[in-house]
Amino acid sequence: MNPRSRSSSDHERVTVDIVIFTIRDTELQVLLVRRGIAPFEGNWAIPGGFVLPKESLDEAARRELREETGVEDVFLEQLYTFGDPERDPRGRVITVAYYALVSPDRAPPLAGSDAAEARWWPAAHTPAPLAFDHDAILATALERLRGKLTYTAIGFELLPKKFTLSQLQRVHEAILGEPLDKRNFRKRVDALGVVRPLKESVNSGAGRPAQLFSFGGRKPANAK
Amino acid sequence: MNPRSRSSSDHERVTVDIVIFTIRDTELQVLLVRRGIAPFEGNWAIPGGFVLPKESLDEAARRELREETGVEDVFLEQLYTFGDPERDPRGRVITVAYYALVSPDRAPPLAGSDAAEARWWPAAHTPAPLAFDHDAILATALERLRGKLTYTAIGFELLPKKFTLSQLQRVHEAILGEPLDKRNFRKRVDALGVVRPLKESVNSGAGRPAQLFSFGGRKPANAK
DNA sequence: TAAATAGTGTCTCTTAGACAATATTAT
DNA sequence: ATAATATTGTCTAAGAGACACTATTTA
Repeated sequence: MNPRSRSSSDHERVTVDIVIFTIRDTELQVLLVRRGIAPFEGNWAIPGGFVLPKESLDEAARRELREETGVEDVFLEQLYTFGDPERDPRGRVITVAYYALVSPDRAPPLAGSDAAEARWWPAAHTPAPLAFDHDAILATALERLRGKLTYTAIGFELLPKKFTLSQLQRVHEAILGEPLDKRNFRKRVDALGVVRPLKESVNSGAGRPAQLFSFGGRKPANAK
Repeated sequence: MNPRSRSSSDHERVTVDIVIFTIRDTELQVLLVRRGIAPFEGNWAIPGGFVLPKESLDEAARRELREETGVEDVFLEQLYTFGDPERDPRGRVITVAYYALVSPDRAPPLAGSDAAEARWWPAAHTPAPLAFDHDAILATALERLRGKLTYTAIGFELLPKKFTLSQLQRVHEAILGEPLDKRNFRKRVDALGVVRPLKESVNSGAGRPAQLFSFGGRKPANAK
């Protein structure tokens, strides 16, 4: 018997769930929506929805992201697929989880095109328990994001196009949850060669004005 | 409208596909099955099958692995989920890809409990093109496996319980496709602290007998 | 004793981390 | 002047990589 010809029940559903991160108040936050209906009525959940028949998983994730926040063209990456048969009490629902990074100047203060209540929560202090297995999904997303920080400078995905190195450092500190040494941080960012100094600077209140940078490396990162 | 209540068509199917690696003839090989029916009749494919209603994705992957090779309790990890709507001409099939590492003493020489023809192929030289998007899945698996080698010593998952450091090095060389320095390799494996010397040694033909090792670190790897 | 395989140490260069003083602005 | 923020370099320790000889066995 060919493995592809084995049959299965017809009751699977596939969703995408998007862990949408932003930085607000120098803190890493996630967008959650409050469920208005059972199961888990009243609990907060990671936004998501069903994959439509003619769209790829990436397209479904981008569509959901747009519907929830209105943003496009942001960092979005597949995370992991969760398929425990008990994860949704209504039936078999397999969800492909994604995570997205949205800069605060593009993230709506209170998001959600759906009528459902939606708001940003500190990623480290979400209203427990979240619906379904969403606590596990969030934990996985945080782990991945922190992992990426150690060998990339992905933080600028959470900043406006022009940013200062102090802002970038604050983003990294917010995600890692620990202070970083300023000189070492700048050395590392410089070594990665992924940000480019602009000919502008800004001063925000008191203090010496800061050099502005933008994404875009000097050299093709690690070209051999 | 609550995101979870959005509806979708009923024609999704979810499969798991398992990229099963082994080492044969000091070469990294993958198990492929030849398709006996359309689509892609005659092409080789990564083994897989539908997820059953009451099993988790991991369980489905373990079951498929057992059915194809008879082995249990081997390294198995979720890889990525592929869901392009055109990937299967028969309809919407979303596949959660896994990869497994099977030691050659446990891997059947010619595997496949299904009647389908099955055999091992050199991972670097599979009969192109594979069915569906399986070339992309295999490429993703290879990338992940190589990535892991640079910061773990996962190679022993591809060896019998007792092995020599030379064997382990040959495994790493087979996966990376390049020779490694013997002294540096042993230094690194030692530093990882994940293998333990046994009180036995073996001699294989001519040459000095080799110390046997087994998996199991001296110290809890990187305990803080 | 020749051929085959196993085992071992040093030096260098790069990278990561600890660490403090000066520069520029607003008030 | 003081407060606030930005910017910059050195030293040390650890890790990565280049590199060659000795040890033990079989035939």
